[in-house]
Amino acid sequence: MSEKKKFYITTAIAYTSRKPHIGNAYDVVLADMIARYKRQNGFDVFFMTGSDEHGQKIEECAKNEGVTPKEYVDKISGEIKYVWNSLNTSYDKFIRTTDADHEKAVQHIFKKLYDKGDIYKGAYEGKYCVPCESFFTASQLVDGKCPDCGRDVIDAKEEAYFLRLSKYQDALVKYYKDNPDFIKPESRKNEMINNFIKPGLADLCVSRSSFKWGIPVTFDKDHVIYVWIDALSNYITGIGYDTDGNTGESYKKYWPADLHVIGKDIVRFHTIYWPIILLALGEPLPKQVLGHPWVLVGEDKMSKSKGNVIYADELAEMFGADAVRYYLLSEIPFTQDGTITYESFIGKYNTDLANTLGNLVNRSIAMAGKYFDGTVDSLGKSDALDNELKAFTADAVKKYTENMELYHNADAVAAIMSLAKRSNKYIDETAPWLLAKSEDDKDRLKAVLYNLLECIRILGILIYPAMPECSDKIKALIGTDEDALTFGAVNSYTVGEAKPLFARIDAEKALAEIAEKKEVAELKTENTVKLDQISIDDFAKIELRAAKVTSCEPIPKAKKLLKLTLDDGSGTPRIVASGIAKFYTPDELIGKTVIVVANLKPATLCGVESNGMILAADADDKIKVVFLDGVTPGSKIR
RNA sequence: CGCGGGGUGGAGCAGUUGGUAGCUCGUCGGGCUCAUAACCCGAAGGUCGUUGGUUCAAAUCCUUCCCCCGCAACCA
Repeated sequence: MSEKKKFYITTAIAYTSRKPHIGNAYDVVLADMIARYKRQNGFDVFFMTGSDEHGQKIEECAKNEGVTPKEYVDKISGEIKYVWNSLNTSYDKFIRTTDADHEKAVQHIFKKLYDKGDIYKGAYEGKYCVPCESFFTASQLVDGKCPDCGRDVIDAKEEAYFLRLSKYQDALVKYYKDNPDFIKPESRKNEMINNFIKPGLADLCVSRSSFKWGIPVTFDKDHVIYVWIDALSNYITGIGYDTDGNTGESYKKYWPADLHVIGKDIVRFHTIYWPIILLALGEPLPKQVLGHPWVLVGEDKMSKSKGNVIYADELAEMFGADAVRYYLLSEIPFTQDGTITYESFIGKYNTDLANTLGNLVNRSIAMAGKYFDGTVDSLGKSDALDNELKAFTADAVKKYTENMELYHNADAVAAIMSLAKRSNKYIDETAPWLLAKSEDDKDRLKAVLYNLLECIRILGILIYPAMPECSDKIKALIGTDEDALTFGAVNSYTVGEAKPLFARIDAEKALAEIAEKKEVAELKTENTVKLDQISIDDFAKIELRAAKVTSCEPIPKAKKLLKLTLDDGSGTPRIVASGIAKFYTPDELIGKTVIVVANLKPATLCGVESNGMILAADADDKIKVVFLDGVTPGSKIR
């Protein structure tokens, strides 16, 4: 046996702030399909996924629930694993960034880069305004003074550690050039080059001292290692990377990664920061990064506040893991965002899985049972119709393979479905039920059923990476696990009893059931996100005033901001920038009376100094400003 | 003029060496009965965002403008 070629594939590690939704799960399902495909084709695959468990946000989440950060991430990490498992994903390792060996390895990496001089202790390029307690970059300053209060600023520094990205910029660009397929799809590469590399990479801040929940910097107790080095390193620490050269066998075997499967939102981290960390460590770079699009619900991004979140494990519970996998793998385009709704999910399930594929298998098996007691042999003969079917099958296999090699999963799945459709057509062309009426046609009938079983066998093989359970069921039904993709590889079939692979879903009933479930869940979770209680004194610290909008204009270069001039009764006009440009035109606002937070620290947004903020409601996906009627500007609100 | 992607029959998408516009779903009509009210066939439906141009010929190349999305910069 010759040495197998290795294939190391990873997903992004999921952040443990909350339970992952189906969009997060897409990452893992996509990677799983590729991993299974590679295994099927003789590769020695290592497939890793995991959870990213540090950071300020988790500290906060834990605090809100009154548990320790560790307890919190233990819970969520368990949920992530549960969801991944419910989708039948075949990962070889689930790494957690709180794993002791990972933490230790990250500390070593940080130290090594520091010793090498690629990480240095620096400070926010800060101008500090003492009264305002704020840092500003030089570009934020107005006439060299604090943009908030106009007073002098000092050069105070908040110390932090930085990674010298600039040092490796040229090497990175060269890598892009030498490896044109490094970033897929192509458009994402252009984004990276134009937005980040061309303007020049600024050194990256890789430590934090503002929170504690992270991996401590060993040689500086005030700092924890920030997400970049902590989370990205999982790809090497998870397979035994060691800074001292005592790397484990699996690191030697599997690194560099063949493919990082990630969402398009984190392409930058994986194609700029991560390669540079590796360059600095002197390790080889991953071969390819696949930045897949998002799964949207209808038009919207999934979010808890919108209440439109769909969870993969819940779908899998109702309709099976294969069905969820199938939807994700067939319906999400390669470059643009795809959508899911319960309706589209059920529709796809019924037409593709129940009607086209499931029914094909069922009717074929049923006929084999009915006409030949389940035993069908090859007669070695074929006529024109048969040859057409064989040619189509070979072509479908080819298309499937070509697309799988490009990770065009949806097109690959479409090729499988086209074969199922063609097979259904073949049944109509040959009309076995007519052949069955005459003893003379017995052989022809047998040949037809044999051809169908061969198609089904091949379908079962092709569908394995996408729907492993379905594949196993098909193999069991036709009684063979012969995996050659050529017609005629099996001589004789003895099939089992026909059983539907995918029962049709009664859409109305299922949707009603889902709606009911959702209502219950909403009642439970409503208002769970509560802030800590505050005292009346705390509230009194907020100065709210009625103010009339005297003028309003868009801010050039700002898509979301409107510049409002307010009469707050003080006599001096108050300028406020507000992120409502998408929801209001200036004309709609002029003359209206709004509520302004009058003692909010000023800030400069897109060059406009904003003094306070306007109260508005987050209503669904819109923002609605709170308007007052018949209130004199300047009136205090409480 | 920050960068990039996209605007194709009701919906979702294919369609770059320019040469009769395709696929899936949906709709309508027909066929069949082995099968999960499934399957098969046919039809209707598109000025391929807009303007001008190159060409014998453009969805496909160049140009004007409009709209949508993503990235980046500010959603006080």
